[in-house]
Amino acid sequence: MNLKQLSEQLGLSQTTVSRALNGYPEVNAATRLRVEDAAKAFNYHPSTRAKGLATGRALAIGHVIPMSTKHEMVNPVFGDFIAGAGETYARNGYEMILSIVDDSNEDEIYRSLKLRRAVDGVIVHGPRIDDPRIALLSEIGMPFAVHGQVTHNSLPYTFLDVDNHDAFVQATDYLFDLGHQRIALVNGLETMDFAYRRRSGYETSLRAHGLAIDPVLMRSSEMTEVIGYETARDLLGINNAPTAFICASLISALGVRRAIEERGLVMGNDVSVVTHDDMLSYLQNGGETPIFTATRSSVRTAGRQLAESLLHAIEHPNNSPQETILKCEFVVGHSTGPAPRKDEHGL
Amino acid sequence: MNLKQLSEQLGLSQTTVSRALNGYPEVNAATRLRVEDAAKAFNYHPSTRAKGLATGRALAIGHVIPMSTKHEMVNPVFGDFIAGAGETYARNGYEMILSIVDDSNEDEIYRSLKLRRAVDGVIVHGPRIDDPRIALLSEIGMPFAVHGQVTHNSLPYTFLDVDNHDAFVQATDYLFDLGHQRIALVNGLETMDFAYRRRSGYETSLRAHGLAIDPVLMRSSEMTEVIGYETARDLLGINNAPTAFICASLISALGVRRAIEERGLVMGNDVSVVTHDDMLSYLQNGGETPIFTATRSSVRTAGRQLAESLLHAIEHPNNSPQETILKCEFVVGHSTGPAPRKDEHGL
DNA sequence: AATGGCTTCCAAAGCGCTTTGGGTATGGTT
DNA sequence: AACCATACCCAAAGCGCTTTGGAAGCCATT
Repeated sequence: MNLKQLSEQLGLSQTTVSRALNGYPEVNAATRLRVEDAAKAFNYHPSTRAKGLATGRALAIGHVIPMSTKHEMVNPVFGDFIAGAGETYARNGYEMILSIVDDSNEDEIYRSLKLRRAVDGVIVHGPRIDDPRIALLSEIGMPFAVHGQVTHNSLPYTFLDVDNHDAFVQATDYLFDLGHQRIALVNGLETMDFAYRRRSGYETSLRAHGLAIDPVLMRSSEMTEVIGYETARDLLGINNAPTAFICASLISALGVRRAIEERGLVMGNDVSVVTHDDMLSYLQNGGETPIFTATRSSVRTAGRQLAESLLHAIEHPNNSPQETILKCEFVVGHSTGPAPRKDEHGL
Repeated sequence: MNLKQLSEQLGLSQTTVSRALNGYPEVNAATRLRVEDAAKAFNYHPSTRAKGLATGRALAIGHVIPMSTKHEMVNPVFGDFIAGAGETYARNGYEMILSIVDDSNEDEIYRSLKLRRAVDGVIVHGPRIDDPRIALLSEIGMPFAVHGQVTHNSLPYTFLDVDNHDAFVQATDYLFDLGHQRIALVNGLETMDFAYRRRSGYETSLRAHGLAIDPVLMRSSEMTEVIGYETARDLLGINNAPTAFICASLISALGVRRAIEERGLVMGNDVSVVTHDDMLSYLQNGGETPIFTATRSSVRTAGRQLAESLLHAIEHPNNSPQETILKCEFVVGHSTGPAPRKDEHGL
């Protein structure tokens, strides 16, 4: 059933039916009702494509997922983020279109999305330091919103980020207050903006407390269980080993825990661990009482909100960009405790 | 730049340009080359919407992700599957559109996708036993492909599944051969088809070896770390506790390991664990040598292949459905060993 | 009775593409 | 010289919708 058929059924013009269905004022209330009923009865759904062609709007948002062929890593955060964003789109009649793209020709994808008029805007995932995408998108005039921020960038843009710096200051402070002096950082790849900010928070705290910034204790890599394990295993083996770890992800933290236990140590007792927790639905940080002491922020909520910001930006192109920064919640679990006293013996 | 402008630039008709670009034979080789060069030079990208309108094909595949509002769980497997499917779509000029949908009105979404002509076909995720979706999709004439299978279903359909039954027979056999007699099953929700099949494999093996099927040892729930932990913790506390666990997911297995270690036991020694491993990119089963003994099959590859089957089905609507069953690889890791001898003492 | 302003509706153009149904050279046959 | 394929190209219709620019009817004012 298309518009023409529906309007013939009703004995009205396509114009009137279209207007009735889209809430335009120049149609009698009674007529509108009649049209709406008929649309429902005949199960009429307008063709998105035709609508898009006619209006010039795609009613779709693009999510471009960069995936280096080197790492072949899908960000585990991605599923939950998408779920959140999807809720917003569903509520607003938008579609979500996904492009998995080799990060070598990301440019091409954005340009193509623009030129084919396939989407009304895009969400930028996984921003890196000095990310060229924001300049690109500004230049080609594609509305966008960034999940995260971009350090070294002067252009204004819409984004939503968690306060990574603050979260890691807090995490480090907390460990310091427990007496830890050797605190390791198991960070994500520091080409990623979020990881950069987290390290900066970590360093800020160390400096504020007069602790040395020891490059040996700072690791930056993919956030996988295995790498978390290997890093912790190595670090626990060195002289003057750390008594505490700060992890960028719950997944890394699981690996760190494995290394701790493998060594016969007790987490929260011999070695403390704080992690960031994205509150992924399939990887919760324990039940009522958390396992890991953590800085946490729901990535799902982030998806929902950032999608809203983007839709807003599309509707009101002249407004200045929305910038949202979410504070993390700090929760105390079983993974942290006072620094062991062996340091005192060492004196 | 649109077709009209491009054709004016070239001094050709839209027809010829369109044909040249789409590989129709009735255009001179030299002309075609000229057109292709110009298209590149002017960065011409045809509008997907217009193309879709004109051809009646959407050049898009829908993925509808059911998400019960109860569980609010995003299947962790999803990201990698999508990544695989995305590669196929990119290669074939298709777009992927995602709908996150409350599973209460899934019907509506499929119908709507069909009526709005938004997609050429859909991938069905997370099939349940006796899943009504395959009847629905057959009825409304929407091409589809299922990631998994549907028990209790007589209609033919295209699918790709791992051989879940066989994998769990093999896992159980392996443990039996190591001398384990009390083998627990930490399964996914058994409303899901894959979980149902896995249990059936597990039971088949037990029966074949004359072991009792003890409902106490069979648990079915969400596949999260926490639930894995809780289940194992409980089971290790009972009389005549299991000496081995079979897990439906690496994530559950991580929880099981935590429970084992918390009890001061050693995995692979006191208690054995076999798990299914979807080979998720961010959750690898160890490095070169696996941590867990596992039945494994890449969900990413599954995504790539199933997408191909679907595209094939769309191109050749009259062919009979493709049915693909992938055998799992069985890898031996550190998590399994001979059953402890305390049972002998018990005699 | 003529005018003007509302309200309610419509015909037709247009969005950017594909495709049908020819048309015009060109060259080879009778 | 007339004819016919063949190769190459084109004008225009159509996909299903929105939207422009009226038109018709009705009432209240002059």
